Amino acid sequence: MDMDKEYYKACMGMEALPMSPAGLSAVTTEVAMAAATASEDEGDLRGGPWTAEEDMLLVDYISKHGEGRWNSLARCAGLRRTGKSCRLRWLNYLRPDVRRGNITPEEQLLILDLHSRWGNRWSKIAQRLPGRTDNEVKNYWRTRVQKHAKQLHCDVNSDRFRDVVRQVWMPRLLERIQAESSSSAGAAAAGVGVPALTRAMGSPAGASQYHCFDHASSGEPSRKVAVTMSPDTSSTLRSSLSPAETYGAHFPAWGAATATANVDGSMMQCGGRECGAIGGDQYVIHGDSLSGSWSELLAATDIPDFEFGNFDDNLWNLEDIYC
DNA sequence: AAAGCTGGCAACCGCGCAAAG
DNA sequence: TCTTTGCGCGGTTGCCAGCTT
Repeated sequence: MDMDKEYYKACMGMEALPMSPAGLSAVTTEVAMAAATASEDEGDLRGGPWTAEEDMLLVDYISKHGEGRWNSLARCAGLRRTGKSCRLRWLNYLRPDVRRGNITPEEQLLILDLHSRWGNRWSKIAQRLPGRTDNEVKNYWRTRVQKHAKQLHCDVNSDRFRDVVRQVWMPRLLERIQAESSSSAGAAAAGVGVPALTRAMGSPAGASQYHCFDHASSGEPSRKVAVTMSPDTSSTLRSSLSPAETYGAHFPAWGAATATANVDGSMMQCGGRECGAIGGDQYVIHGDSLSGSWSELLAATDIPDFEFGNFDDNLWNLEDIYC
């Protein structure tokens, strides 16, 4: 195959692509070729955890020749691994821009939101989270989200759990985002992936409406998140917002009012029990419920017949929900 | 201190799709 | 048109560190 011939030439050091991840020592072509020879002699493929040497071989090879054509890459790099294994290791771990651990509240909110619309489309969801891999998003969902569903004695895909997510978890994350940003002014300086929040003028009947435009994805239209505060929203909230502010720093705090947050630009009502409207999701916060305990918050929702279990186990405490 | 348990995460597996031969 | 190959995705497994008993 021609592609293999090209890669063989590349293996022989005839081509070098510009890319050099910092912090990794160079591995010479001679070392790679020697390893390749050894692998041919031994003839079997390795499995299990990757060693530091294998990581260096893979990174060094990709830094010189680029990624893709993983089966050929594995052979030429002298790795006793399948192409699939090399691809997975690179994409999930070695890639320079990969981010691991510390899922932020913003990312959690986005994961919950996108999963409610797309389901287990981990790769698609991960595309909206710069630096995050589908594997990490999937692991987050399985370890964190499903844990909560289990503790609530319901299926993670059930309508009831979705209601909890929309009416309790997501609003709480929004509050967290607002709290963090307000305590560190300027931390949410505009950047790629940071949605801009603008205040819509002419909102009906004294209500304040805010739209959040998510520019995180370059390939898709911006997503709009509209937040409507009813007239009895505290003046503090309204005054804290400027006409054009950033999402993290300026998402309105939730006051003693029923707030309706619409995602993806489609209007929905949760208070009116129209959750799950076509093409969108919605969550409503009743009154000042966010200032209470989780058991109180859940009790304040209109989710019927829900077994919330024992809240003394601290599962749904505030810190747990963010981690 | 040791054994057992649990959660988190890296890695593997199987399937489907698309492109090339 | 059929077969092969490469790739990507979602589901699953197994290891290991930390925690509990």
